Amino acid sequence: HKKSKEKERDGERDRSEKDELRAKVQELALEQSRNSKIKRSARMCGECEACRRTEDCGQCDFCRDMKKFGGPNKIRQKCRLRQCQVRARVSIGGAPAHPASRSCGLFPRGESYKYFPASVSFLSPRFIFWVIPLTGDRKQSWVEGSALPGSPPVTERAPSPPLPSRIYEILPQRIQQWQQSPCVAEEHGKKLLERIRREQQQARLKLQEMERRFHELEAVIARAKQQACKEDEEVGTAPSDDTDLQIFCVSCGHPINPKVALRHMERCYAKYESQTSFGSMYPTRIEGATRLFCDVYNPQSKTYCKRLQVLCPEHSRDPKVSVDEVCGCPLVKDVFELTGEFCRVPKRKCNRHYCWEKLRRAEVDLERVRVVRSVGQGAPRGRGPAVGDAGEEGGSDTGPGKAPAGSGGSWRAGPL
DNA sequence: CTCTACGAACTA
DNA sequence: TAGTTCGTAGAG
Repeated sequence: HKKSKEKERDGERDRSEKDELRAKVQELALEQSRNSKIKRSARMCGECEACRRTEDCGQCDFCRDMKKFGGPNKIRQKCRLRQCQVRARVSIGGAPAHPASRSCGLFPRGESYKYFPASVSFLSPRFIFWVIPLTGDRKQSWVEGSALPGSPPVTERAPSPPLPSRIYEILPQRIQQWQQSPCVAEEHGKKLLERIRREQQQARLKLQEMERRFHELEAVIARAKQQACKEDEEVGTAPSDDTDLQIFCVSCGHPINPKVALRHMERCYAKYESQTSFGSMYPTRIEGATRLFCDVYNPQSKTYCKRLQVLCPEHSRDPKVSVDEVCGCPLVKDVFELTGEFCRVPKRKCNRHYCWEKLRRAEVDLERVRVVRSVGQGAPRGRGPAVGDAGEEGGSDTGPGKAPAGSGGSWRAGPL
C-alpha cells in the first residue's frame, strides 16, 4: 500500500515535470518560429517596425528604381520604409554602412544634409540648435560605428532616440538659452524708443504751451478790439521814420515812402504771393492744433494749400477795417517790455502797427508748426510751413522755391 | 561629403 | 534562375 502511494506521488511529480518541460519546449518552439519569420542580420534587428514590414511602399526612390515598379534597377536598394532603423547605422568590421542607409539620427536617411546646409550654423545663435546636434551626431555615429584597427569589431550600439524625442530633448534647452541671451538689437531699439518717447513728451508739452500762447494772443486781440479810438492820438508812423535811409520794397524792389512802408510791403507781398500756389496732395491732420495751415483744396492741381492760414493771401483776404476800429496793438517799452497799454489810433490810420494781429498770429503759428514737426505729426519739409507739406503721408509736394523773385519765398513772422 | 551606379552575395 | 539588397567605386 505504502509503495503504491509512493509510486503515485512519483508519477504526479513526473507528470508535473513533464508538463513544465512540454510548456518550455512549446515556448521555445514558438520563439523559434517567431524568429524564423523575421530574420536578423547585419542590417536587420528583426524587431523594429521596418524589419517587421513585409511589403515595399512602391513610392520611395528605391522602390521606384525596382523592376517590379517599372524602374531601371540601377540603385538596387531596399524600400526606404523597410530599412532597419536600429542597424542601419551600425557597421561591421570597420565597413561603413551604405550611404543611403546611414542616418545622422536627426533627419530621415537620404535626406540629411542637402536640405540643411551646415553654413547656417554661424548665421545666428537662433539657428544653432538645428545644426549642432546634426554635426555632433554625425561625427559621433561615424566614430562609434567604425571599428578602429586592432579593436574588436563593433556589432551594435544603442540606437539614438528617434527624431521627435531628440527634438524634445534639445529644443527646450536651446529655447531657454536663446531667451536668456540678450538681443543687442533689441536693447538698442529699446533705448532708441525711450529717447524718442522722451522727446515726444517734451514736444507735446511744448505744443501745449504753444496752444496756450495761441489762445493768449487771441484774448489779447479780443481785448484790443474793445479799446476806444482816440482821435487826438498821434498817427503812428513807420518804425523807420526816424532814419534817413531810403526804403525799398522787398517784393517789388521799388523805393517806397517810409511812412507807408509796412502797408506797401504787406500789400505788395500779398500780390506776388497770391500768384503762386504751394500745395500738397494731402490735407493736414494735426491733433489738437487749431488753425494752422490754409488747406484750401485746389481741384485743378488736386492739392491742398500749405501756407500758414493767417499768411495766405491766395485764399483769404484781410478783413475790411471799419472806420471806428482801433489799432489795439499792445504797446512796448524798450522793444520787448509790455506797458499794458494799447495803441488807440484808428486802425485805418495806423502805419506803425499795420497788420499786427496777422503777424503775431503767424509768429505763434510758425512756432507751433516747428513743435508739431518735432512731435512727428506730419512734418512739413522744406524751408517753412508756407512752402512745406504738413500732414503729408508719402505724397509729393509742389516743392519750395516757387516764390517770385523779390519775395524770395520768405515768410515774415519775425518779432514785431 | 553626397549621390548614383553597379558588381556580387544571398535567397526563394 | 530571377529577384533582392549589400558594399563600394567614382563622379560631382
